[in-house]
Amino acid sequence: MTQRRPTSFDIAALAGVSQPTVSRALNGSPSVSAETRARVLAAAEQLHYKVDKNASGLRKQRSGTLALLFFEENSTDDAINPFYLSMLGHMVRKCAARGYDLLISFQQLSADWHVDYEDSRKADGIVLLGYGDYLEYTPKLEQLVARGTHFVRWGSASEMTIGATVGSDNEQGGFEATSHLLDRGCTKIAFLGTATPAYPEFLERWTGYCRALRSRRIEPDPRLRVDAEPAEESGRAAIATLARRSADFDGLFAASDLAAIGAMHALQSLGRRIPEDVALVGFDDLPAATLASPPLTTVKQDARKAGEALVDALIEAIEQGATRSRSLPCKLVVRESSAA
Amino acid sequence: MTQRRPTSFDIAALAGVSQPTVSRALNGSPSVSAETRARVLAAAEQLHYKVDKNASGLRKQRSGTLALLFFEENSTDDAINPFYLSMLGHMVRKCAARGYDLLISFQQLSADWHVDYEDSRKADGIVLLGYGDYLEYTPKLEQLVARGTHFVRWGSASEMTIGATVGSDNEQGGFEATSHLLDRGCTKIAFLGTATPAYPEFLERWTGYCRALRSRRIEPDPRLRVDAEPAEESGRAAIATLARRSADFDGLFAASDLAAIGAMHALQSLGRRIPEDVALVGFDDLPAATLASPPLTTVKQDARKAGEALVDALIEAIEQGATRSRSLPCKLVVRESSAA
DNA sequence: CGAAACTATACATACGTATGCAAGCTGCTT
DNA sequence: AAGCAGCTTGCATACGTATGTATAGTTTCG
Repeated sequence: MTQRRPTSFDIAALAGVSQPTVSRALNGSPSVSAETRARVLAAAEQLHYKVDKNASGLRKQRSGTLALLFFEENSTDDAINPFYLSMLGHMVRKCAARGYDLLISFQQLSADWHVDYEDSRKADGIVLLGYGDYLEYTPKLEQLVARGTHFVRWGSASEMTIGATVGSDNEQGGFEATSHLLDRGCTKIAFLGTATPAYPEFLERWTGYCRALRSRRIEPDPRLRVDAEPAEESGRAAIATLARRSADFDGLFAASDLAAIGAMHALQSLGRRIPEDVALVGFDDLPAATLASPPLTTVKQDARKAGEALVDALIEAIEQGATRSRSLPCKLVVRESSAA
Repeated sequence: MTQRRPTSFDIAALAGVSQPTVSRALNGSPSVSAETRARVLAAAEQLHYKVDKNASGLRKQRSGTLALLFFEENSTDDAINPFYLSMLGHMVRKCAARGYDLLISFQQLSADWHVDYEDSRKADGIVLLGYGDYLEYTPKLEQLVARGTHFVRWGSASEMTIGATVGSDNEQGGFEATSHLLDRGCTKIAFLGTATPAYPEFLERWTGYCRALRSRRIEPDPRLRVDAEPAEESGRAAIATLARRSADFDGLFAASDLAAIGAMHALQSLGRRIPEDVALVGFDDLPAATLASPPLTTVKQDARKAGEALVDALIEAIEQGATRSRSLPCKLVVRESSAA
């Protein structure tokens, strides 16, 4: 029935050459004549031959595989960051295009992942996608460096200096969102974000917000800044806080779409029209942003470029021994919540 | 700097035994004395030894890896089915718990994936997550069977008889959603779905809808059934169609949350209140369902059980040589869009 | 007390590939 | 005509593990 898998010896016999020649032919060695190569390829095709990945990896001392590690602060089963998930598809495609496989794993903070992937030759390098405060991982990252493991991290380059980083230019995103509201005529723009180290990107978005205001000679008003987690209720609560402060505003930039949507709901139940009374901009471009009513203007991180850059950076680290950090531009997506 | 990785020979030398004894000790062979095993484990620990996956796989002729294959009908870069994505996390955890790694890949329909994974010993088996009409894949599935490749498919068991299948009980989900609306007092319930083979689940949900109505002695009214793709605009369009038909309804069950949300928006702009005038139930429990205003009642497929069942079924196929199909219950999640 | 039965370990080997090195062949130079 | 360079191929081997078989040491029983 299911006969034995063909090996390079079978191909060699069929093509009338030796096994090493088969290997060379398949790997494009220049020392194989075109005619021989053609014969080998034909034989391989005929027998449905595929190189055994284990044997090849053993001999070459590499796995041809990258590992993707999601970190989980708590073991919340649901809700992986949707942006990470949309990167996933692009990472997979990029890996395939560059001849690597992609292994995927989740890790608790406590687990000893740093002694696992490259040590067992499961993977030649690691892409780290973490939640919250990367600083907590510092000791483990240092161990990775010490063991010579190749890795690349998603996040802010400024945040940490260990290893290479790929991240969005959050400051620029915040700048553009705020500038857009200013262009639209808003003068009193509230900011919903948080200052905790759990969301370091939020701080950068705030910085961009401030720069945009100051470039128009407006000084940021502390009464218009409210802390808000990326959650719908948090956005609602922030509007309540602003109301309690009797703060007046005609525009609102939230550092997350979830908070923006919560704010939208809260404002609407207070009878304020969007965008006529308050123009709204979020951040992330979640699927829910399009589905909001009115659809939410937001800042989109480029998931395609992000995923591809992570993979490229990691492969560069593996094959060249070193790589550099990369920062990616964000893009403003204008929808009705801020229509003129 | 980065010295050579330790091998089982290094452990053997340190523990004062031979290499085969190390292998046996680590694999729990009963023919190793407890004292020797302890010495070996200590040595392995001390040198941070990890079994080389390539060498082990080569010797054992298995990879200890499962492959997850997403199918793409077109090469739409974005928007992987969010339900699949939430299964992903659970599959990863289940794999880890059962000692397997998970490889991930996307495939175009045209690609020769069926000669890839198990052939190159990248993976011992394949989980197939497809879009649309599985029937298109039939020839390839037959090839998989012919080559003795282990695989499990997500979808409806009734839909096809090749290979083992894991899927939600869509009929039961449709039944519960409709029964809920009936319990609430609705008597004229519209159905938004589609009859194309591209969404075979929709047909099963429709069947459940009909069964629920008939169990209350109500005959389904064809004028209340509208085709709708899982998309916001499609839901809006469906409401327009119902209006054109002057069809009267006090409840609506959409076979997808996206259509339900579109319907909600369309109804609201017609001035119909939800749930007072029309009670709404969707299907999928997307994140956007919670964020809708009012939050959407929906039928949730159990992503955890789904992911775990797929992995369990596949490992069973690999280790036992055969497996069975499984059907998983859906769960109604009641929110305000259908509140009494 | 000697042989059998068992336990615990070592020896030898195979998995399939990739690569350094040697060797054969062709054709050209002196 | 002999030697040499260049091109192509074969030979030998190593990667690190797991397992069948043999052996040394220990116990048991007639």
